[in-house]
Amino acid sequence: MGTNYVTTTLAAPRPFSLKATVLSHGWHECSPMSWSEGGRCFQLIERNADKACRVSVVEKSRTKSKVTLGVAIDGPGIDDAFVDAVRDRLAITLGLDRDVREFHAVCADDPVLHVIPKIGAGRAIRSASMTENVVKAICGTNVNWTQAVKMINRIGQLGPPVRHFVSLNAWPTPREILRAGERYLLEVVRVGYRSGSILELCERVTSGELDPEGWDALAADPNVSTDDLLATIKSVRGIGPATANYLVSFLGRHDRMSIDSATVAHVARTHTNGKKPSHKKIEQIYAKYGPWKQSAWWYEHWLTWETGKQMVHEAGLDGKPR
DNA sequence: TTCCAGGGGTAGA
DNA sequence: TCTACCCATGGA
Repeated sequence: MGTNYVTTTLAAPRPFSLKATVLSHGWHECSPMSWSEGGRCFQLIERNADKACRVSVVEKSRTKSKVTLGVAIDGPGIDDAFVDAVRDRLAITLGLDRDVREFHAVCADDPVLHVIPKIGAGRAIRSASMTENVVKAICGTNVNWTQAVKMINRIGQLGPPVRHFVSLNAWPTPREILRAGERYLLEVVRVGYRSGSILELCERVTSGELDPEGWDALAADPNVSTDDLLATIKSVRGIGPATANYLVSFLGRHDRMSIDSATVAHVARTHTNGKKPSHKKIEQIYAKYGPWKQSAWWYEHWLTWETGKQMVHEAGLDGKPR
């Protein structure tokens, strides 16, 4: 049967900041995730069979070695197995399963990035489901980010809703997206030419021909090269080199730069005196970060965002050289 | 109106 | 391998 409300905890190795992790990039603006700045609370909707449950996460306490996260699960039919599944998925979502000590060591010697470990940043938020990440990534190609968020959130409406809430839904399964069909994607979600890519992905996943949920296990195998992972990811129609490099970083491989218009703009602003850099030039600038190139450029960029600046300010690190 | 965004696919060289 | 062109959409 299960109960309707359960609390549990999750340990995050320090340095760790829930806010820096959740706001590490735009995923937190997208269904089924949200961030409440006032409550410093991360919320996401998880699926328990065909029902939706609300999961709320806050920082509960800190010791020298870890941050304890308080997790509240709210919804019908919660049993021990579901609580375990939520905890496992949350660990992936918040990157708690990643060892970022080497990246933090790289940051420590950097004139700009040295603040990253000090404010507990460096872990990127993602969905635990790679299929979900791929659908969102397709929506993010060749549109401005606010438009991508709108598309993603309209797809998010296809999943089962939380009781008593009209707009809180668990992320839909590929089968549910297929059931909604092309007309829905075109006329309601307004994904334009991306509809074919999204439907083809859902069909491949549903038929078992493609298994994005198995990519994490593949990436955990050191014998599987990043090139092999990228070849699999790029077999998805609508995923090209920039997006594939972005997605492979979700799998813990940060040695390939995802170069898009935001990268070019950032590098022009911060490294090349406003002159538009070539991809080759960008690669040269970040080559020194080796296996952490993607993280390095991203967090350099992130520090120019309001969130990054605010967190540096809150930590009292403004303008402080290392 | 025109441009272009957190690009990618395709044809032709 | 490189380049030019096309692709829906909607904010600026």
